[in-house]
Amino acid sequence: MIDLKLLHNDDAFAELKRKLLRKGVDATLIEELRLKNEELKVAKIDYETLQAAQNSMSKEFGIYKKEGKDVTELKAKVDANKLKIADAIEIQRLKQEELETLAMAIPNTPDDSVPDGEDEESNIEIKKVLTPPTFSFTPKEHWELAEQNGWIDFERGVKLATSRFSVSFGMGARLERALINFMLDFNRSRGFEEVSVPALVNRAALEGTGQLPKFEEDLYKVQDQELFLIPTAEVPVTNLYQDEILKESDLPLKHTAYTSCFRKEAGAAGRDTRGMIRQHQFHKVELVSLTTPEQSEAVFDEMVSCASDLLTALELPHRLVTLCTGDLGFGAAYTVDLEVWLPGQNTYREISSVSNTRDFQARRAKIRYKDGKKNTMVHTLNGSSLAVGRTLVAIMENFQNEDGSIRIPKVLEPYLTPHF
RNA sequence: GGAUCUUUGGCAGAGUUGGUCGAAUGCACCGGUCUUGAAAACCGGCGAGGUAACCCCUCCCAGGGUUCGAAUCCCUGAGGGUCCA
Repeated sequence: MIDLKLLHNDDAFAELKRKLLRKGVDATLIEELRLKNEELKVAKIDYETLQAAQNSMSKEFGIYKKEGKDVTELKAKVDANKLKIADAIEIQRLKQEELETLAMAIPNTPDDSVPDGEDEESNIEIKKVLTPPTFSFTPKEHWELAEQNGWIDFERGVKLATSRFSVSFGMGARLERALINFMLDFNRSRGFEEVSVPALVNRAALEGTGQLPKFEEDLYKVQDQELFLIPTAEVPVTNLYQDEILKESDLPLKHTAYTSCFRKEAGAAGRDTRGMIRQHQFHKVELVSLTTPEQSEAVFDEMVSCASDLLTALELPHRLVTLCTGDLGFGAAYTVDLEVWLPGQNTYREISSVSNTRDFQARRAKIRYKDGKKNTMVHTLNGSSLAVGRTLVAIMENFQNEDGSIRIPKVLEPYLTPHF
């Protein structure tokens, strides 16, 4: 959530408005937010004044009783006040709800360094790492290679669930597992502590990281309970610290987690229908950090390097791009995407996305730290270490031979050597 | 699944005839005295959120109720313990 304190001051508000407009937020919405915030403030003062009177009268009541004085007059006064309080509470509740509904639907303000733009066309390449391989033959797309090698069975995934599900067999499955282990070990060597978290979370967790209330149609929800399948490990890992006040000495907290992720891909009908680029269920190793505001830039860079170095270790050519305002996620202040080279598609495709949400999620999830005497919102950052499925795709396409066989990146060899 | 007990500040732990209780006490923590320094001892401070801040409001698992007034009584739910299945 954006900082509502910025609404109090004209200059701060103008600045906030400018930033949100860049993100494409409706101007009237921003004005309304300010208005609702004012209304809530008035309602709050109203209620608190009445409540203060009530409290002191109740105390007086106790004293009267003790002294054996007559309380009928006082009781009448208190009763009357009580009715007013009930009204005041109702008004406050309403105003609170209106404000929250508005505020929770407003995205984070983009950093000034983020380029303007509608969509990925306006993203800016930062750098390329490794040179795409050249082939003496026409490289195949991954689904062809996957089926030819018997690594992935798309039909059986559909049989078991629906479209956009697949099954990995044999070396395909082993490679996935090897990748997961390799990534977790790699991240651990960079100071990210491994955690294993639930794949189902409640509404509060999803509100904390910003998937709810706005993007419910993208989430799988279980039927008989208010629980959702996680779309990314970012949700459970960040919310580990929901409603906590951390010690400054504990920061930065750096975690890595492997989970399955589940997405309805509601807005992606017709896109990437073949292959395993866009699946309803996929494996991902995630990085999540909680930092002080001063640390967050540096930790962000660490996370980007971590993901990029991982790709380099896997000998996968890739590039880094800065997302433009239009491509930026709901909670992100700025984001760097890592795109891996796919020879079969002759293009770079997203394989990781690292974002700094600054205090946007922290404010929603109430994650603070003791900054001396004061409580300050932490900064939260998240990034895919790598999406496992897409990494497998990248390996298949980049490491393919003319006969369709696939070489294995060196770093994975120890992870594929049977120990017994 | 049934019965019963329990849920308090960073931790431990008082507070259940409802009333100056946001809450004793101990530990931890912070500041000071003492000491070459540290420890011990002693003195003082010390829950959280809202507010720029005070007064003030809110918070004793969560939600609801009774009452002028609830940590304290009632109901529901969740977590934990014990006993039965």
